[in-house]
Amino acid sequence: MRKMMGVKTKEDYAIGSSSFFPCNYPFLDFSEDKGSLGFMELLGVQDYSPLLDLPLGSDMAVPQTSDLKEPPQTKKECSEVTNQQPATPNSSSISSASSEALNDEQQNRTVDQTHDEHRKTKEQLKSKKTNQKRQREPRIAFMTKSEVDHLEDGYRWRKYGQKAVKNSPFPRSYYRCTSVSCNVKKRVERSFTDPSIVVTTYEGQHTHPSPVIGRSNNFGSLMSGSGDYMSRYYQHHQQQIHVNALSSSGFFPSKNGTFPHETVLLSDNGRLQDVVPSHMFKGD
DNA sequence: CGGCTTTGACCTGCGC
DNA sequence: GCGCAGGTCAAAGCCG
Repeated sequence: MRKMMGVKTKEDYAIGSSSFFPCNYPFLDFSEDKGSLGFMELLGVQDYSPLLDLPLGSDMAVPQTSDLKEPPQTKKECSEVTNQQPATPNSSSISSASSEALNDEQQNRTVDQTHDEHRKTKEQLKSKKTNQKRQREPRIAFMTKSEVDHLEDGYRWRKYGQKAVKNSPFPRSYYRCTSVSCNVKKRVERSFTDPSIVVTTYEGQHTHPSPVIGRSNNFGSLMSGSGDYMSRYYQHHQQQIHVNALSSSGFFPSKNGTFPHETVLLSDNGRLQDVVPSHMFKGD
């Protein structure tokens, strides 16, 4: 059944170096330019080009040809990015006090009441979220030329949703890290202008080591904090990355180690279509 | 049987 | 206020 619906099997998800195509895009190639800067810098944890201070909306599905267009809502989410404190997933966004009390009460209720309470609990949680202005985690997007949607990155993910994206025939999938205390999420979607490109957007920071990759290599050992998943990604796709636009925008330092091949790294709140070279979407 | 995916419903934010 | 789109929840079902 699932297979009929185009659902990928585990084999499909297997990382596949073989799944990657040769790069046909005129990206810049940093592979020869090995500097000391790592992914941490790329994360923009320090500072980065204002070009990338864009809300990462939904976006990449919307064809846009404007070059370096000034975004309308530049500053709204900017603070989230520049925040040096990478949003800690387990930050007390949801207090357990009231819900515990509710659970206590629920034990003495009828099914209907319980159902009602359940709804109330839900609402309480939502209202708390609302009160917190729904802070978003810093986000980082990878663009990878790949046939598989869900690229292996060393962590285990559970899919919790899928939505059709406006202006795109490809749905967007939502994944959450399966680790209990880890609130890292990621979204996976395909570029509708170039279906061979998968855009993976990470949100948050892993609070645990990768269950798949036990050891970190030289590069990975340099990584920590918000760059962790990137290092994992790198470890898995230890190939060449080609980056365009980003470097010219100042986001990517001009000297870097090698990157996962064919992966364009986008800063969290960067709007994809503004960052990704337009020729990329034209699929020529 | 546990873990995972699917999928419809629901909620929230935002623009008009 | 309304409608739309994105994001999340959770029940149901599938699979190893």
